[in-house]
Amino acid sequence: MRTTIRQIAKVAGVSPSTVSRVLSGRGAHLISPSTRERVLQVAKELEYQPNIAARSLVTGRTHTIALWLNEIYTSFHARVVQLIEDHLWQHGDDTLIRRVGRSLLASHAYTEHVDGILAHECPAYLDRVWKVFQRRGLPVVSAGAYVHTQVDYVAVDLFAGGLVAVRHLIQVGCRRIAYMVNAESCHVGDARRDAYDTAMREAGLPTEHIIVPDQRRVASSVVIREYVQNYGLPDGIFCHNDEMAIGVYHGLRRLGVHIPDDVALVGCDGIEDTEYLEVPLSTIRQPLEQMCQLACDLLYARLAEPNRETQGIVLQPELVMRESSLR
Amino acid sequence: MRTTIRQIAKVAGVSPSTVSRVLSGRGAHLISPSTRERVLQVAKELEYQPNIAARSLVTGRTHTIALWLNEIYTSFHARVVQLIEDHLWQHGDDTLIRRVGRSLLASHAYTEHVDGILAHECPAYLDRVWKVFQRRGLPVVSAGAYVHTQVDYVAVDLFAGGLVAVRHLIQVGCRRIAYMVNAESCHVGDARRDAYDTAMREAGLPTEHIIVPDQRRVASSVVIREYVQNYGLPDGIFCHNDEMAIGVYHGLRRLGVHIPDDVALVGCDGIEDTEYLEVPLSTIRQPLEQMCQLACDLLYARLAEPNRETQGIVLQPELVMRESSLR
DNA sequence: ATACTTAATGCAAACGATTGCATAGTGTGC
DNA sequence: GCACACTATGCAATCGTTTGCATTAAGTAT
Repeated sequence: MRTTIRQIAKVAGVSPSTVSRVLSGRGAHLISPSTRERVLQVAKELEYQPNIAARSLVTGRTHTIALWLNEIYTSFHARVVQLIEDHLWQHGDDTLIRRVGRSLLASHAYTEHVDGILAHECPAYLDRVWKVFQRRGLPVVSAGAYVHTQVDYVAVDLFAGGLVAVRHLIQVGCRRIAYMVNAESCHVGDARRDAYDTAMREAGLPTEHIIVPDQRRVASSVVIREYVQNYGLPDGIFCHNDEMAIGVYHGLRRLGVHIPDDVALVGCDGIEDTEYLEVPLSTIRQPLEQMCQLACDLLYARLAEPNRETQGIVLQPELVMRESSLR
Repeated sequence: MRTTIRQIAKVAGVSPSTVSRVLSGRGAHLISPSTRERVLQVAKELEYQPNIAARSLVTGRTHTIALWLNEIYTSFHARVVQLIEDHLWQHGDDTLIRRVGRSLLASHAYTEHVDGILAHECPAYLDRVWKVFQRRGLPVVSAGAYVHTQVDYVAVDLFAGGLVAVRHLIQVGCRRIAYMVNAESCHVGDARRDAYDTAMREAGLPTEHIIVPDQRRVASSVVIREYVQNYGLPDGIFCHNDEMAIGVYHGLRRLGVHIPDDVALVGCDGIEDTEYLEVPLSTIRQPLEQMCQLACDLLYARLAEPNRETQGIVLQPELVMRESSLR
C-alpha cells in the first residue's frame, strides 16, 4: 500500500541504495544532480513517506524525545509543553508526552522508543527507572525543582525561593504561617516544604501543613474554608503553587477574609493569572523559558557526546512581591 | 549493547520465536508454562526492552497516536492534552504532540510514524494534509469547533454557542457589540466570528472586529485600551476565548470601566479561571471531557474497522451566565 | 597507451523483531 | 502397535531502510 524506496528505485531506474541516499539526505552529495532530481520527482509523484520504523531500526535514532511531566493540568504545564516542543521541533525532533503522576510501573511505560528523556518536575523516586535507561545509553535530563545526582539537570532552586517567601511573610509580621500542598507532592524532597520547615524553625515558629487532594483551584478553595472553620485563621499562607494560591484566595474572600490584612498570601511558579486578581498575588517566579532552553541544550549536548561529565545547572527563582503579601 | 530476543533465546535455551511469543504476548497461549516462566526470568535478568522500531516494522503498528493542536498555551489546552493522553494511555498507546500553529509544510512534519491522528481545533486548510494520511490508511479524527466532511469528527457547535452569546448580549441591552479575536484565528470558518456576524445582522446592528496579535491575556489587555482610546467604548464584547476575555476584563478595569454596567463581557471555552474574577465571567462552556472521550472512541472504532462510514458528532456548548454580562 | 584517481552507483548484509508453516513429541482411542 | 490429534517449539522469510564495500565509468597525469 505505502510507497517504498524499492518502488521508487524501479520507476526511476536506479538502485534502492541510490534512492535512500537521495531521500535520507545522508549521502546526497555522492549522487549526481540529474539522478537526484529524477528520484525526487518520482518520490513526489508516488507520495512517498519514509517508514520511520525501518529507518530507526538501522540508524538507531527515532528523532523523538519523551517529555515526562508529573502533571498536565495548568497553564504552567501548557507553557512547559509548548516551550519544549518548540525547541525539539527546531532540532527536527518530535515530542512524546507522558504523564507520570500515575503509576509508571504498569504496562508499556518502560518501553521507550525515543532518543532521550526530558523529565519535568519528576520526583526522585524515578531515579531507579532512569538508571535503566541510562545504562542503555538513553540520555535523561531533569528539569524543575529536583536535583538528581545521577542525571544532567537544570533545577530551579525552589528551596531558596521558599526560604525567601516564608522569611518575607515573617518579615511583614505573620506569626502563624501555614504551608499548603497537594497530597501527591507532599513528600520528603519537596523543596518548598523543606524550605518552609527550615524558615519556620529558624524563626522559632510552629509549622502547620494544609493538605489538599489535588491541584485544582476548587479543591484548595473548599479545603481552606473547612480548615479555617476547624482550626481558625492563619495570618500567612505559603502555597505549593499558584493554582492553589488562587483557590485559597478565592475561598478566603468568600469567607470575607481580607487579603493581605487578615491573611498574607504567597504562591509559587509565577503564572500569568497571578497578575489578574483584584489583589494581585505575590509569587515565586520560575525562569521557565531559560529552564526549558537549558534543559534542551543539555540533552543535545549529551546526545552529541554521550560520555561527557554529568552537568547540573541551578537557576534562581525570583520573589515577585505584590499586594497579597504587603502590609 | 541492548538485550535482544536472540540473546535471551540463547541463555534460556530456546528459539527466538519462542521468546518472541512469550514477550510479545501474541502467542503466549501456545507456550508451555515452564518455558514461559524461564523466558520471563531471563528477560528480567538481562533487563530486556523490546526494540519498538523492529516490532512496528513487522506489525505495522507503532502504538503511538499523534495529537495535533493549533496551540498549546492555556490551561484549556493543558486540559485537552491531559484528557487525551489519559484515554490513549488506557488503550496502551503513547501520545505524540504536535503544535501546528506554525507552518506545517516544512521539514519533517509530513513523516508521521503513528497509528492515527487526533486533531484538536485544527483549521480546515489541513484537509489537504490529512487526505494524504488517509490515503495511506492513517485514521484522522478532528475535535473542536470545525466540521470536516472528509474525516471523522466530534465538533462542539460554537456557531450555535456564539449565536446564543451574542443574542444574550443584545437581549440585555447592548447595541454596540464588538467581537475580539486573535489574528491567526481570524479567518472564514471561524465559527464564533460567523455566529457573531450572523446574530448582529439579524438584529440589524453593525459589526466591529477587534484583532489581537496573539492569545495572551496581556495582548488583549493592551489592545482593548488602545481600541477604546481610538474608537470609544463598545457596550458589549464577545471574545474568541476566555483568555482574551480575561485580558479585556483586566484592561477595562484599569481604565475604570465598570463591568457589566458599562461593558458586558462574554468569553468562550469555560475555563476554570472565569470563576475566579471579582466579577465572574460569562462564558460558553465546551463539554471537553465528553469531546475528548468521543474523539478517542471514534479513533479506536476506525482503527478496529478501517472501512466504516465516516461519522460526525456535534456537541452543544452551554452558555454560563455570570455577572459579567448581567444587567 | 597505461596507471591512477575520482565520481557515481549497485550489491548485499545488516538492524531486531514477528509469524506462517513445518516438525518433533506426547498422549489417546481402537 | 498404528493412526490420529494436539501441543509445544523451531526454521526461515519478511518488514523497509541504511551503509560498507565493490564495481564501473570517466577523467587525468605520465
